[in-house]
Amino acid sequence: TRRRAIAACSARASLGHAMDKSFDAAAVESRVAALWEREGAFRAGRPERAAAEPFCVVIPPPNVTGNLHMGHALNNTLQDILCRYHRMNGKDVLWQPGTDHAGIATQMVVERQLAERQEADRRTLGRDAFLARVWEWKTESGGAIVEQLKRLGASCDWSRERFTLDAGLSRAVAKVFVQLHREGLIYKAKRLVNWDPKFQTAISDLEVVQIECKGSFKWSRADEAPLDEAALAKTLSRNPNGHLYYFDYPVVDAAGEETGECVTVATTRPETMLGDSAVAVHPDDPRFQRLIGQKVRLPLVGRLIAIVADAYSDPEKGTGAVKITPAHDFNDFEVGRRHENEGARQINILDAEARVLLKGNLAFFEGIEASDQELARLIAAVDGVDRFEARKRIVAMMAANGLLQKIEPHAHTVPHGDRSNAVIEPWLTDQWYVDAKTLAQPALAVVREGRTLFVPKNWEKTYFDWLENIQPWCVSRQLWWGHQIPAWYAPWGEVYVEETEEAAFAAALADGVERGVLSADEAERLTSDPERLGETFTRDPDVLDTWFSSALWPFSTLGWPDDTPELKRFYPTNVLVTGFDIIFFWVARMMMMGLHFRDEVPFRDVYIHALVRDEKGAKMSKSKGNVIDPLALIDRFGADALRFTLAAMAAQGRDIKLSESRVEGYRNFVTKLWNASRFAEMNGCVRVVGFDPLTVREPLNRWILGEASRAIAETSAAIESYRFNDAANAAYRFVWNLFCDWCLELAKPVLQSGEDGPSKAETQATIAYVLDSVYGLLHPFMPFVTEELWAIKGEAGPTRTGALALGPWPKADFPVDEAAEEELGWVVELISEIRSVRSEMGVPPAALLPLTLVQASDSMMRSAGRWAETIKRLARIAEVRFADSAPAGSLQLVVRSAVAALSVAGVLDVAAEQARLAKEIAKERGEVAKVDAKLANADFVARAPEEVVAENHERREAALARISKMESALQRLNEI
RNA sequence: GGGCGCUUAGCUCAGCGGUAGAGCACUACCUUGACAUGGUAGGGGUCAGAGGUUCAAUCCCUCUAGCGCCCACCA
Repeated sequence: TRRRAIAACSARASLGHAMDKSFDAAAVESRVAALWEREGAFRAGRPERAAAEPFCVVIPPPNVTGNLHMGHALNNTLQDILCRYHRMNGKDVLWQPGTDHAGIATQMVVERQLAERQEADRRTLGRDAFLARVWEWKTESGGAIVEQLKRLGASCDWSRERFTLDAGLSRAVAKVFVQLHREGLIYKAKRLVNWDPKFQTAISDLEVVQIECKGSFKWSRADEAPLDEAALAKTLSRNPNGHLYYFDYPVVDAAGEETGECVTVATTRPETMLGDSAVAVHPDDPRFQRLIGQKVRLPLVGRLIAIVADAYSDPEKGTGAVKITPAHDFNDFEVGRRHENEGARQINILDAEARVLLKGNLAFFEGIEASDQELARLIAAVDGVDRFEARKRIVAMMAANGLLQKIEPHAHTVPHGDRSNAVIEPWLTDQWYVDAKTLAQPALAVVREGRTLFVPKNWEKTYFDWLENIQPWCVSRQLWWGHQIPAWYAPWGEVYVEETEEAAFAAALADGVERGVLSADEAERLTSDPERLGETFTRDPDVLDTWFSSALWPFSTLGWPDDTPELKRFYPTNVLVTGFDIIFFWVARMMMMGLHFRDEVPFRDVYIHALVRDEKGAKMSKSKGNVIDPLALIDRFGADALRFTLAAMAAQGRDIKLSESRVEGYRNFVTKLWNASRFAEMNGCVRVVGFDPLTVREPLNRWILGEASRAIAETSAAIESYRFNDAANAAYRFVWNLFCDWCLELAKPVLQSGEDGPSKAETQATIAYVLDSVYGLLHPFMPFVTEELWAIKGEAGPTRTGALALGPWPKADFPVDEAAEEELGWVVELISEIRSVRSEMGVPPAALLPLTLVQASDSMMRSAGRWAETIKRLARIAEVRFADSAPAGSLQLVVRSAVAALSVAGVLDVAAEQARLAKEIAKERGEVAKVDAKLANADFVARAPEEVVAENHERREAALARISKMESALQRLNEI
């Protein structure tokens, strides 16, 4: 297609019109993408860059089955700007792409699919069949996100794409797990975990979100009105959380007889009372001093439990006496441990599906003194029922026994699974943990030492706070989609953690023989019988937290554990670009793993960008329905426009509230660039072999080359310090407000009506040269349109090889020419002033007025001579004259302390002109007064820097000069 | 409860010690040979409020008010 396009272009070129009249983003995007692919432009390790400095970024891997959302668009645009910039600067760039298997998220999608299609669920299917289905789904939808990233223009080395469940990465995961286990940094333990009853898996602290709950039901025994169970049930079914229930626990004496006194406890989770094994009061709380050491009878269950003294109990909260349920509450777990010998045991009341379990759990009934009848009622009410249903029934039974004191609405936060949105149950289980505290120490140190820098810096604090208080990381998940934990259990209770099954079996057999639980013969027989081996030693069914493999990403994608050339060349990577929401999930863990396994930071810089929010500032999410689809914006405005918008809005430290009008505005910028290029083409601005900007003579050309250099330097500096918005704006301002608005306009007389000759040729060559610089300058932000223009312009003039994506980055080496700046500054100001006053005085655009420069200096006369044509055209002037005084009845302007008089055809509106001058004079006087006030201040003159004082003097003089010129103009006006 | 951040033009946002800026929107004019997805000119801000530091504060400090986010918290 491109060859055809070129052929078409060439054909049109001979007619004088190579470029299409308008820019067709969709067509250009696919054409340019194909060009990059054909050239292998993004491949790392191109032979000609073998000696070049490496530059590496690893992509935050999107979910393999995901779709591009605005966060991805921002994240990858910023990475791409960095990669393209460095690639254009000649570096050997590796932007390492890949995708994440996203354990819970992906498994959830497939399970939901099965349910929607009314197919057998995962348990019915079985592990292998289910996993086959997930892989099927991965194959089906897995390419989408990559294609979407390509549409955005992401210049990843796609030939090196990785997936977290690839063989190579899986090998890395296994090796890391085994090594950490050998080092004692991974271990298995039975403790409370956050259990997600919906997905029926443990999750880590980070995957728990706190959600505010507040109920509305209110009842008190003191009111003497019976509890309205129907109303309670109705409230609870709508919002099961958000109430505080006050229960009376009867105190018993040493003989087990009720004393008639009660201890009242308050709880938000009544059903957990079945597992209570103590009541705690504060050791210093005078209200409960005499009760410490005594016992209460746990209602309904009948068990006697101790009143213990523990500082955990807060006299301010609830009743000051708190029920202790060690198996179902993180705080109670600790209290229970401290009072184990007082009977505060862990009594599990829930099964994995969060149903209350009674039968078979004898712990409930130890020391029972309740009547059989009462027990039977309890069992009938709550045995095997859902926790929230059990809650209602227990409350009802307590009320029936007269032990419910009151129910109050109570606002509090309740932990929910971030994916499932189910209320989390703390549950006592065996899980695998990473000793994060140990791994965190080097990760803290390197940031403190500045070996890795956060940008903006304030995120360091967040990072430090979390790592300093880090808890063991629960890495096992009761899921199937993921890296299965490389641990095998032997019948004799030992666990063997090895990288492969073969190694595990060998280790187990050898150990079994050594332990004497296996005879050498038996071991021999097992070795030769794979089937029996597999039955003898069973593998841990759990998989690892998705973030476990993500933590290895910066080195696993480079080939680790093999010692590959890429690993040597590109690790540590230069910069990680990511959102603050995954500093804990990902950044911190990559630091821990990178340092532990490579003994070097995974990245030098961490650039933390904002979140893209909707117009109200809310996080975009599918459930809220407030997502803006980046692909839809690309379809409407083009990828370049979207990218430029995101870059221009990516100021550090603030979230982006994306507005569509902004994208539209930058789409217009793309159009502007396109049309400027067409203008150049129509006016013979063709690249010239061996053009050397340093030899240019024309002031206009010297001026624009100087401005271009300035803009390039500014943009480069901004990109290198991650100020993407400054970079985008500097480029934007130069291209539109200087190059298009002034340079091209000022060049028109020369190009369109000027005689052929060296000065016209120089201007044409300069414009072509500056345009090439502009394409380069904008390329990191707008790669498609610039690559296309680069190619089109390459068709004319000397042959140019290679894609713009490979450089060069434009040079910023043209020295600023002050004389040229002065001259052009005067021209621009003169034209602007004339336009302004014409508009203000209502002079019709069609009227061409004579302009008189009053008492012009020699240099001004020379400038005016050079620019007469331009001034006539742009300021609608009939003729430029020189005189010693302003003609009668003219509008007088003060431009750079010289008077320019505009002879108004017909009658000058004297009153309007008087008013205008008076207003200008007043404005200048205000300025003078302000400056005078400053200069009159001795402290200011004494303490302000010299240049500031001097500047104020200059400002004062200039204003006074303008005032005197305008006053004499006013004077003349009055004489008419 | 601990922490971070925000409050600047009608809207969305830059700026952050020394004459207030952009995009969009708005007003008037311009179908001029690159571009109406455009051009020219213009209106619109006591930079949340109150103190303080400074020769000088939108910018630094303190407090107040409002908004947002993160972490902790199931009596």
